[in-house]
Amino acid sequence: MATAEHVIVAEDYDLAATLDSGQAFRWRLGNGLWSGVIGRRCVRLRQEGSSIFAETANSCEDWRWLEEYLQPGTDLAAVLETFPDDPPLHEAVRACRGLRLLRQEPWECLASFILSSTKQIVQIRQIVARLCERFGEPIDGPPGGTGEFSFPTAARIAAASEAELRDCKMGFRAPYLLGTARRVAEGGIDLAGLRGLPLEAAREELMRLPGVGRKIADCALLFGCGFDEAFPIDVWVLKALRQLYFAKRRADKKRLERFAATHFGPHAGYAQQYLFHYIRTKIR
DNA sequence: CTCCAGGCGCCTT
DNA sequence: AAGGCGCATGGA
Repeated sequence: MATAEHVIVAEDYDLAATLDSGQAFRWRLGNGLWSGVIGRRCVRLRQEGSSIFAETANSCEDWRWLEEYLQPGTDLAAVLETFPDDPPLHEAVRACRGLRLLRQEPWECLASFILSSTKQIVQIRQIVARLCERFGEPIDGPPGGTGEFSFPTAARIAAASEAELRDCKMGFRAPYLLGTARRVAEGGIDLAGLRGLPLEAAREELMRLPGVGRKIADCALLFGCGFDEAFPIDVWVLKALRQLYFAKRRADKKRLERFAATHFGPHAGYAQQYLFHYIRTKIR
């Protein structure tokens, strides 16, 4: 089988933290290598200092797809420079310098986060894996592997039954995923076109889809559509904001949404990811 | 066993 | 507008 290797220069980049930070759900660590699927390619990644070594099962000459996904060219120092100068954020960044945002494919990102509600990250990974095995297409994997699959298209999921989706253990999320897949497949929403809209308009579009509320819309916008200012507030970020910024005040979710929209600046999504990682790993 | 997990939609106040 | 609750499933 024709394989291909490539090296990406990535300064100030923590690959492990980035792939394991709950923004993408198809990465596994084994023998020191991160294995995952991007589009129709099976990839293995390993970091040494400021180099990321990549290997695919297919032959490959043009690696722009991987650079697009990993975004190694983002100047992290310049992003952090835009953060507000407050103690909680300094501490969160200090705890995990090099954590990055990925740029994922919008449909896969949206569908994955529809499956994420009230699920732990390990379970989301399991559901996504089952969904890919059952509805994705086989792709070339490493020799001796157990079989790799692409993430299923909206059209393929739209053609499935709710019962078939429930067999992937997604429970009450099945009708949401099915309904949204149908809307996407029939052209009821242009996911790629969202990037050209203002944040609020793009969010409103997404929130018309079944199973997509404010939080999941913001995740799709941040992780899949390149809206750096999107700031998803889940139970963990809610906890971080209350604990670190509103310790002596009571603050409901609406209040915190308004606070986040103005406090964290043009790259608020990065701040959100640092706070998410910090509250999950450091405090418990 | 109970509690809770990167929520949403619907039904009450 | 704001708050409560059910929804499937499985870790902890």
